Amino acid sequence: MSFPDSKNAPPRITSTAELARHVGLARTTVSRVLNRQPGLKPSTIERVQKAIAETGFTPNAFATLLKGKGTSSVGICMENLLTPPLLRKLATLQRQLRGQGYTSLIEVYAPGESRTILRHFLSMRVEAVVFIGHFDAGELEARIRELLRHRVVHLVIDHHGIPHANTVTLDRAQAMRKMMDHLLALGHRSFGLLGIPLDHPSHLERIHGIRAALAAQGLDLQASARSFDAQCVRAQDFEFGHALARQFLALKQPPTAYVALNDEIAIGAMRAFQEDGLAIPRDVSVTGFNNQDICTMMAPPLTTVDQQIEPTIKAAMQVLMSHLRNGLPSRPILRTIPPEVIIRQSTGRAAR
Amino acid sequence: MSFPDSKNAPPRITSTAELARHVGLARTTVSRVLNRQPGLKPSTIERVQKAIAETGFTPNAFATLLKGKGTSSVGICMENLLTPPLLRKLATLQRQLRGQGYTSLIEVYAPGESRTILRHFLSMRVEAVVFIGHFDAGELEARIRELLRHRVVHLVIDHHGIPHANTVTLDRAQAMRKMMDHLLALGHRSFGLLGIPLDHPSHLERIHGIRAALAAQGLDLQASARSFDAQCVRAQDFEFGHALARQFLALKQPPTAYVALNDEIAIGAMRAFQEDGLAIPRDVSVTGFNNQDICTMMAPPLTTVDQQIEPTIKAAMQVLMSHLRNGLPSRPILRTIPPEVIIRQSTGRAAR
DNA sequence: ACGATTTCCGGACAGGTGTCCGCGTCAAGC
DNA sequence: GCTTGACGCGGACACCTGTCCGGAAATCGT
Repeated sequence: MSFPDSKNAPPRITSTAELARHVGLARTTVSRVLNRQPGLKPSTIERVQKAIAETGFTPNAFATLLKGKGTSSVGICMENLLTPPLLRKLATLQRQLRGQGYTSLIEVYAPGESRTILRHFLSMRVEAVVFIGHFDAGELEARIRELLRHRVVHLVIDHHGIPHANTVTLDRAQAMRKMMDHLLALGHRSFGLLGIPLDHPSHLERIHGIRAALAAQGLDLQASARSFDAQCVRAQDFEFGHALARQFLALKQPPTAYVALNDEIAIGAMRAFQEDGLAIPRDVSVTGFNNQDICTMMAPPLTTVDQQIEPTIKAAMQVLMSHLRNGLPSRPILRTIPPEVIIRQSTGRAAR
Repeated sequence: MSFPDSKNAPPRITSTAELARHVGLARTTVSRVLNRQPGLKPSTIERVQKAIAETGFTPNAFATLLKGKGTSSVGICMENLLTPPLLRKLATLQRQLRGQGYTSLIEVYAPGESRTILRHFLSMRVEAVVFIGHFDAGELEARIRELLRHRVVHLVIDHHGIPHANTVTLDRAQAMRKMMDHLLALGHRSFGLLGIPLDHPSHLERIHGIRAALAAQGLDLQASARSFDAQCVRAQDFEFGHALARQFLALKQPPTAYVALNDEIAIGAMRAFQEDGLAIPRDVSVTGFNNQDICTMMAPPLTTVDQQIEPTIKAAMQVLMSHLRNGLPSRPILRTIPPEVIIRQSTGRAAR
């Protein structure tokens, strides 16, 4: 009763054969008990189950899964395990997959190692592979081709624009469009972009949205929006935003509204403005992206874009389950999730 | 060359037998190539490897692991996937395990499901199980007993006080002791505890540290420290800290220094004090716990306790590797990690 | 006590891989 | 042309489980 010290601890049993020997039954009989097959005397069922409870026997999953066709597992490849929105997606996806009877294999991406990770997933015979986050485009495309060749269901969450890839992603153009509409309605006409370069391909979508909103008001992107990204190295986002804001403050006529790549950068900029004696939102407006918990913890609370994680994962599950049940689609699926602008107190009417 | 549309795509191959048929060799020969056995002509080796590259064949891990004794995998049971410090531990542990050739199986704890999770780990024949975070003590103890019985290496990170469990944990008593020494040296003599009840068993260790620091100055815990935990429900930590601080502000003589359970609560309290017109650290001092990124993003930056995650995981890996190589220890291992107080600008000399 | 029925045994196979071993084959050396 | 290697073939076994099936044994009813 009291291990681990006691000498008469129950024996370690690692196979149904050993368990059968232990209870004095045939291996097949034990197997029948484990799989709830009919035609067994209640007394023997109970005898086996008691032995299982005592010894804590667990059937070898490898032998079971070797035989059965479906492993009921999906591989999840994460960009990293530190960015809050990525983790919220992982957490809810993992929970929902479990609810559908699927086990998750989680691996973390490292540059150049995506092939190793995918081979691991394939050798574990996962039924689907999900990528969450942003990756090297060439690498990711190569992995998708591999998955297509192996007829394994796949899905990319967030990273947008991979050919042949089934994708669920936030509509970042629409997000920027809505945010800019909000700022334009408040009277702002000159904008500072924080961490969003005007020409970099990875942020093209956001720029499109910004340009569209400006164009609707007869404004030109180059004339009314400015970006200082080349000047500052991006290490810690908070310091990055802080440094970017100081660049803008050195201008003769700084913009009145600032749109940041993410919440941390926005908060770093807010700090820089406040240190300079400016009041938010009286003198300048600042917006973030992601709607992390810190947004409400700021003074003033940060206006930002919500990623709509629940709908995103819901759509992801729909795509996954549909493909797992009905087979691969003939053409790649693209589902864009409409974002939502969360207006708080960091944005207000333009000063002049 | 251009699938998935092309008709002459390479065939799907799922076993060495099929691969052998495909290249016109014997299955055993293919197997020998895969396992780098000697005595093969270089030309045939290359022929097989070319076929593997073309078809993307991956040997079935279940069959391999069914035969081989060691699975080189460890199960990691997480309290949740949302708390930043837990995730930093997971991320670094996972990276280091991979560096040692181990695969991680990650599962998320849910009350009452720990048994299911452990059975999954055991059926996957993991070589070790790691728990990260705080769990139901009774449940965790039962799981540890199960692991001991199965002679599976285990380790508990954070949760302290489980009998027979190998544990690596931050010395929370010492953390509170150091923090209180810092505040006492600044002249503070009356303290508010935020989220740390005076009598709750789960926070006993911290209270010990606080009491020890007070006793060294001839002060009594009950007389000089106060906690309002029962009055407020704890949902979001930030709002919780905010509400707790308001309780203290309603007192005739509020404390001058506040020690919070974690950073979020501390920040909520800071906000409440600042809204009330108090300056930090001129009028009140506030301290947090965890040293999350947000600490440096506050105005003023938050004095807090650093969890020393790198040393923690380093110690964890030492324990794990030692037990994996040399077998289980006769007595449970307990390694406590000395914390470090990070002094920033949210603490200063007592006003009166 | 006998037949009918329930219950269990034990052999067999499949699933994919790693490994061992005897044997056939082919080419090179003499 | 013969011997000697080098090399590949293919059968066999082990790992563990799930399942089928014929036969043996125990149990039950009468």
